[in-house]
Amino acid sequence: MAPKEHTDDARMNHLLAALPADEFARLETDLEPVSLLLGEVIYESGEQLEYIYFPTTAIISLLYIMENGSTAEIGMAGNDGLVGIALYMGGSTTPSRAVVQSAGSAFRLKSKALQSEFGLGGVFQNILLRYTQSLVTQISQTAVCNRLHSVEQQLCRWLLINHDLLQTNKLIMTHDLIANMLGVRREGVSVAAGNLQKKNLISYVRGTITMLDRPGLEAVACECYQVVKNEYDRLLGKYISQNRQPHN
Amino acid sequence: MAPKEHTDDARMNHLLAALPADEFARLETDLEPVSLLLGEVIYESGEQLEYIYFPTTAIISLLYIMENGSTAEIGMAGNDGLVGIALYMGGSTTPSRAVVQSAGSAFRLKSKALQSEFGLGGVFQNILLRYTQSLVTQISQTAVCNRLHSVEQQLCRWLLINHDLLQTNKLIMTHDLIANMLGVRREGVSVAAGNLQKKNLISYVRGTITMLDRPGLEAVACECYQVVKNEYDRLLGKYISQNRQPHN
DNA sequence: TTGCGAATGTGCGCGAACGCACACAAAATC
DNA sequence: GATTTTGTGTGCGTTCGCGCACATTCGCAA
Repeated sequence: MAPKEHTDDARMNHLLAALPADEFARLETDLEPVSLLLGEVIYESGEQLEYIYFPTTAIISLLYIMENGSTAEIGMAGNDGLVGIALYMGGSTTPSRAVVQSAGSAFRLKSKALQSEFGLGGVFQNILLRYTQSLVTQISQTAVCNRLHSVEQQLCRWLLINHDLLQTNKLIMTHDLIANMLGVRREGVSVAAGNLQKKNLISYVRGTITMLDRPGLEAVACECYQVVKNEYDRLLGKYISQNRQPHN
Repeated sequence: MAPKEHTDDARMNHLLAALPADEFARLETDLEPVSLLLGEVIYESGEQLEYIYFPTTAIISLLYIMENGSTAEIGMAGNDGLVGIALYMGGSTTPSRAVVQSAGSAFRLKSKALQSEFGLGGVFQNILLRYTQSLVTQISQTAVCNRLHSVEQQLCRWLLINHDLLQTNKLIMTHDLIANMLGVRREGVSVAAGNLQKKNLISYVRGTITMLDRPGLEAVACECYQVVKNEYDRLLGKYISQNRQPHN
């Protein structure tokens, strides 16, 4: 097994870090570190899942793809969560696609090992279910946000979520990709991003966005960002001692 | 206890009906029949839940209420589902409000009885988790639909879902209430409904909508309706023998 | 019967986002 | 260094839904 480097520590994932020693020990040998590349498709819509993923430095996006090819993101998971709820919820798959949105590392666990530990009904089960509920909140809020808020507000929210999950404030992402995530036009993102840049909240050049003023972004964003964050903390805060630190 | 009339049969709820005899027997004495009135608030956002609800003839809507008072529905449950996932997912509450959208009956179960049966890890747990996953799909599809589809398409989808859950094709509902559900203007609903009436798909007078042409409605609706229905069937079909019959 | 309120129809003007068509510039490639 | 590709800016006209302001019309209740 690879030496336990910084990026190889499964406990960089908050959910795994929250497990009591005995439960973590049972899983540890089955946790397989993987490197995820930008754009890599982890799960295809409707495809039988084999592994559940616990990201450490990677960010994974949950996308819906419509019949006409348009896409929209329903949720995102980084080291605060996991990808593959269908494996313990019983469905084995979902109608959404999971795509790597920010390259990095994750640990994955075979379906069987997951289900056997889940079936024990310990802290692991509890955490997975609580995380699932927080994901429900995230998706719900996305639904409401899609209905009621402007592209600029949603872009802010999306940047803030990324900022929480990233180890840096530099985001490798083109306007076009963001547009696919938000389910809007590329031009719409360019205009919204331009506005944010004029306000000195972000700066960007050809595929790299730098977040400059977090409080400023929060002020422009809609309430949706905070609701989801608060609900995550309410549901999982008691397990997760290490507060998510802002970074510059 | 009240005599076991037609409307008093807990097994009119598909999830309860799917339980094996022994599991149902354990729950039966704790299942309390309740009558739900139109507009009644079952759960308030953030409020500690006491009961989980299994509707039989009632329909319950899950609503988000924004700071500025605007509302949007994220999901709906009738005799195909339940309301109160937070009770077994671990959160005890959710940021959404649950409102009775169509008056009728339901059975409710105390939090404790629910959790103790859920903890046994039998079919009950399996069904509840599978239903939760189908709800995730419903909410996800709502998110995407809000982003990408027209009010008229969404109205069709909403009417179809109601038609599936209702015992009749008459829907007691004003345009204004539907607007609150869809998160759009009342006038927008009036115009969309007017179009559907012109096409002889529905007819309506002051608070009552009659669905006339189901295939016609399905043709106007977006793909979202079918995706959710198919996913529900995939997740729970093997438990639910009694196919949901269309009615006239 | 006669109100009166609730439900619906209709018609503005407005703004946001769309689809399309480019211009331009900065990388990447040869 | 020249060419191509990729990312971003910008300017149309169009559509959709919003917010507002009414005009109706239906049904209930005084």
